[in-house]
Amino acid sequence: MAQTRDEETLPAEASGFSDMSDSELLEFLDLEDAEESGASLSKLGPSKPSKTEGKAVSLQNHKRGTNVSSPMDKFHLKYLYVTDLSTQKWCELQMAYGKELPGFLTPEKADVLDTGASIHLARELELHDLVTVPITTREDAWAIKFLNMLSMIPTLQSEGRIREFPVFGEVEGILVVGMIDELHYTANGELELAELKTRRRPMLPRAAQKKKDAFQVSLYKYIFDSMVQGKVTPAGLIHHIELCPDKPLGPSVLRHARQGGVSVKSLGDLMELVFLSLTLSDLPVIDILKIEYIHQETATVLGTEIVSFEEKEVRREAQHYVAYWVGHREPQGVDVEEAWKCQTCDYKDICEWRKGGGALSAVLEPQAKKPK
DNA sequence: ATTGCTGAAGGG
Repeated sequence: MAQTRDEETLPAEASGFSDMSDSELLEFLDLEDAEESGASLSKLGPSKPSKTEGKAVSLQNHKRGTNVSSPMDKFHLKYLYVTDLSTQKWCELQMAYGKELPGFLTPEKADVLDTGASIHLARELELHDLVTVPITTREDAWAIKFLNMLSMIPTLQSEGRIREFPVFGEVEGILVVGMIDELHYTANGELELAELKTRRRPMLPRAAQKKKDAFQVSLYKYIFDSMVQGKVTPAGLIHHIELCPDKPLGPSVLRHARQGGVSVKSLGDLMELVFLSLTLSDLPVIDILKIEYIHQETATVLGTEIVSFEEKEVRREAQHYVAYWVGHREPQGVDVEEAWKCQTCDYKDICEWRKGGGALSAVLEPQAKKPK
């Protein structure tokens, strides 16, 4: 509805997300120690509105119909979500169908997802309130993200725990954007990422699910670490997202910045502040990756996984997945031994992988049976 | 599940 109030705390139901088409959530933390940051605004981001767009299409149209453009182009994507890559690990084709035909989920699945989302929201609200800020531009949306980060970083350092921390950075040449469930310091002073996974049934996930989840949190660490190490620069971001750093921010965004003790006039200012905050706040890289599986209905802890971060392996995998996105290879379905995933897949009836041989044909020829 | 030329994640 028309929200002319300065702040509006959302109700705790997940349905509060329903009318957010032109608004953005601001995580509203205590604002005590945010004053110091308004000092050094001298260096602005490079004001180069890059004019390089859409010219990869004309290259190979006569080839063979396929590969006219990469999936990045085809879906008009400037960046990927972390969960795009992790669901791609579950099944690349299913993920691709999901992009192409959104809203294919069965009501049962939707209900499970919805329940999970509600549980996550409830936990988020334990740590901070939500504030609705009306926005009109993509620049505004990113500004809210940055303002959230500016308030969360000091909170992590002083109180030791934050939830829903935004991350973004380059992964194998593509910008990848995500949201870390929770970051906190342990009793030993280590920075731990805690990812919560809720489950419909009170059972531990199978190995395939664990691997997908481990990849997800590994990507978070990879990106977060690169942020605190200064590898994610304002100029680089602007290049990827094609934002205008000098375009004036919306009045409601500016008002909230001021209320948070942040004095900026443009997105470029804000990005510089975030960059400084990330690199000069003594944030460590993430020491521990933890995944906790709980039962939706009873909140019983089903299991806890500690993921060991293998950078080489993560990058190798990411490279493989990105190769699909940039059009270097066709999408693949699951391997034969994982064809069980197809049983619950919303796209099993239209899946070309199954029709054309992929896993199915292999499953249907049980000839190499070993009688031992 | 919906919204979107992009809240990202939600679970199997």
